[in-house]
Amino acid sequence: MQAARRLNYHPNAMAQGLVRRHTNTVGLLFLHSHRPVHTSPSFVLMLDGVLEKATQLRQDTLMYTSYSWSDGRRHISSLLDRRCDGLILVVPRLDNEAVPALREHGIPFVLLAGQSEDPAISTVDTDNRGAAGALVHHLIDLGHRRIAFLHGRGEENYSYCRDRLAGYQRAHAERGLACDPGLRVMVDSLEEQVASLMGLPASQRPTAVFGLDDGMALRTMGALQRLGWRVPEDVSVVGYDDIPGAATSWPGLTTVRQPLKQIGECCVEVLLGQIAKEVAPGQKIILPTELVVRGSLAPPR
Amino acid sequence: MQAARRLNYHPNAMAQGLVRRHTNTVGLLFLHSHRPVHTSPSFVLMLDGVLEKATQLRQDTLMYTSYSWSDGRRHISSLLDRRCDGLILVVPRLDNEAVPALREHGIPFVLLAGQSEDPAISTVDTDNRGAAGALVHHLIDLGHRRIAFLHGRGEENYSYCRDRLAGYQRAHAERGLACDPGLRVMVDSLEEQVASLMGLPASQRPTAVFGLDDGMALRTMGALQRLGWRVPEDVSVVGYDDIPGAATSWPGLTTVRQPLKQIGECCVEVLLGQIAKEVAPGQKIILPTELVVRGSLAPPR
DNA sequence: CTGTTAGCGCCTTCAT
DNA sequence: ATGAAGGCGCTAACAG
Repeated sequence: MQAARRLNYHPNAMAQGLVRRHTNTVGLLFLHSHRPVHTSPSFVLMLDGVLEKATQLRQDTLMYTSYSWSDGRRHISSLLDRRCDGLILVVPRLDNEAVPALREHGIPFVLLAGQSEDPAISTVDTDNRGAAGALVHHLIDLGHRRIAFLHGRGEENYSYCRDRLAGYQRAHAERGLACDPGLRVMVDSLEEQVASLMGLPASQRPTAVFGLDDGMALRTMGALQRLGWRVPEDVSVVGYDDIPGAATSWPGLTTVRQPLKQIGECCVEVLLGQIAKEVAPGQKIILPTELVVRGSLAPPR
Repeated sequence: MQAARRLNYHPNAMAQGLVRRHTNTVGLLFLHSHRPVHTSPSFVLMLDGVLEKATQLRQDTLMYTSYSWSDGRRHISSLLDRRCDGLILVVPRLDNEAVPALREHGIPFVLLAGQSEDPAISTVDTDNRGAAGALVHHLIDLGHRRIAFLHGRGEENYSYCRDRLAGYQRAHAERGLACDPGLRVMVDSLEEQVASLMGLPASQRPTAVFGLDDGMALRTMGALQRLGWRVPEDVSVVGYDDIPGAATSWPGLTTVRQPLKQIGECCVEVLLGQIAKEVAPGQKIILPTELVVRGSLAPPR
């Protein structure tokens, strides 16, 4: 030991990993199609949870991204090179091709903020459908009848979008309200599309906007204000996530709080449990949400 | 090859790394003391640049964090285990202990948004001092004479804080203005400290606030608005970074745009150059900034 | 308790 | 062209 210190010796992790057959490393996999998921503000909080918990448990974190990887095979292949003991799939697309490959090879993995029908696949998520439904019920209780739903292009390939939209639609159905398809907007150019929504005759114009996530909601609020509409007097705005910017915007954004950091922490715990074979794969963990009411919400005029 | 495909064979990266003596992996090192750097909104954009460029160049990314690692030695040791060919130190503290260790072991590294006196250490950064100085000159030109400077506790250990503060002070000196030390605030409890700043008699009260970064500036703007002050009529607010929230806030935040993504990309390029011994260590790269004027700025009343 | 050795999976060299 | 073998740095099993 003294000699090791004197010679400034540090063991080589490659050689250790080779013989020990595990690496104490957790892989983080981003399967974004168009817009990098890790660019969203909620992502940092989930990452924070992952890193904190991983560090606590003496695990390193290897990041894989599928950025512009035209060759899907090469991409998948690198997941199977045994450099990490297991993988966390961060907000995976519904149609991602990593899941079948990982299953086939028996590599432990967990979906972070993703869903799967397969009972053998572990997921850590919130009840997007239920929480979005409760939020819309709250809007309806306040008197809103025309509620726009805004999401980005491509987001329909993710379970969080599918499920929140389903909750929005179900809430309408449960109250016997029709869901005007003209109020569901896939956003390309926010400024223009907001202008055109608000340019509708008063009888068709939305009195509230539900942004798929807080980023969308905050951008929408900004666009409305630049167009001269007041929030919440003229139109209410709500989102989902409760990112830090939701509390500091003016007015504050009404939203559904997700325990983002805890989602990340929980993923690491579940994954390490699977790696250690302490828990069986197929955990379906649903973390609680909370409605956070702030100034962006008021009854319609 | 056919057999390999048929048997679903994938090479083991550990064994490859062992014999090839390199791993095609770039390490990302977070040396935060108190507040995780990777929790800041500007970080995601730098990370985005790192990941995009790394993926482009067929590199994986390994994240090391120093979260609550009481045992500094173990922490440093894991940097030297040859799992990555080189390291990017993300917004390192001025007094971090990784730099000497890496130097001694001859492991290539680059400081991302950090500075070092040592001519042999590569850095990628903006001219924080110059840009902050130019911003403050602009405020003075508009007529502001009492400009508060707000930063978080602990941030004085980072070069970005030291340099922006130096620019703020130098701009005052260059215009023959005194720099009221009472207007430099280390923020513990923003709401209270903003209230107490604005509670000063009108002759001492700031007419503008410079937040060390956009996060601080936006939070300050929110606090001011909640206290009933109007931005920019009663007080102007400016920041640094130009994170996405700076454009969508109401009013828009005046700020210094940093090419955050490009900083990340550039770091990867410099680091890989050093690893390949194509460029010598000691690159001091300064990327350009740009003053972005938005609604949060007006002449004092 | 200390010392030796086989082999983790792969690549490179050298021999056929 | 194909094949055999040595060794990358380490650990674990076993021998002394």
